[in-house]
Amino acid sequence: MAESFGWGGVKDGWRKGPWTAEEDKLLMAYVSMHGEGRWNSVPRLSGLRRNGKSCRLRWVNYLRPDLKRGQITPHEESIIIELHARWGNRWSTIARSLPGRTDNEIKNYWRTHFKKSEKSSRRLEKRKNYVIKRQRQRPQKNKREEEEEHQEQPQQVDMRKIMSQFEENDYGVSSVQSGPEMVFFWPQTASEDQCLSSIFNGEGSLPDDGLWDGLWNLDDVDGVAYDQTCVARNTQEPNQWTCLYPGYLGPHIPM
DNA sequence: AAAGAAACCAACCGCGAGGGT
DNA sequence: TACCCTCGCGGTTGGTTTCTT
Repeated sequence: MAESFGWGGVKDGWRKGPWTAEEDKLLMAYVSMHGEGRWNSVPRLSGLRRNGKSCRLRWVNYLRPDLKRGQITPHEESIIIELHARWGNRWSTIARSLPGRTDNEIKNYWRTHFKKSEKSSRRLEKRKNYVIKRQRQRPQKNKREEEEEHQEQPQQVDMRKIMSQFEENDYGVSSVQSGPEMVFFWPQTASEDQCLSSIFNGEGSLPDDGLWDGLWNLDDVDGVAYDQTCVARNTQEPNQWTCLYPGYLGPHIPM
């Protein structure tokens, strides 16, 4: 039965399902003789009853000698999260930044740990906040310190609360975009220093000056710590500034 | 100890891009 | 230009293992 169709059987003359040790040996022998590529020649030249596609997949995901075995490390996890935020589900692109890991492995890891449940989503948000925070505040860290930090559980912050502060003060915040991001609009004539000063300290000659105390003082409300690396002027739209929310910075402020 | 649920992972499928003819 | 072939990518499936009740 299993040999006639379906998983582990034969379809259209090709074997399917789990690979045997013997098949792996044949495929490795083929690659060592002919190199990678020309996958559709593999069955003819190696004697395998697998189609080229299946052979390529087996080699790329399992047999390649440079593959790293074992669990994804916290450091790798951080990279995955960061790159996923940037690239989305472009698994092969992400995999290029993780030597020894395959796109399939990363995809499976993501789906298992971050995709399936609400619980996972919350975990992801926390991890994202944490990674962003670490990047912005302490870019140079040794590995041990990083791993210790991964034990921390950064807390969620109510973004709406912060946004409402801006909106109440009519600061021209246009939207909260995907991810921990908000956007300000200032007059195009304002200098960079003026904008930064106003955003962080509520100082200067910008509109609504004096109505608020700047981002630094949101600390008092939500335990948010900003620095100037959190804010960037949009090169295409000079009156537009994007502030990346750096996350919650510690347990000392009650939530 | 057993059964069901959840997690994990290998492999398949369909599609699109790119190169050759 | 159109067609074909090969390859790579992302989504999905299904078997196995581990955990929970």
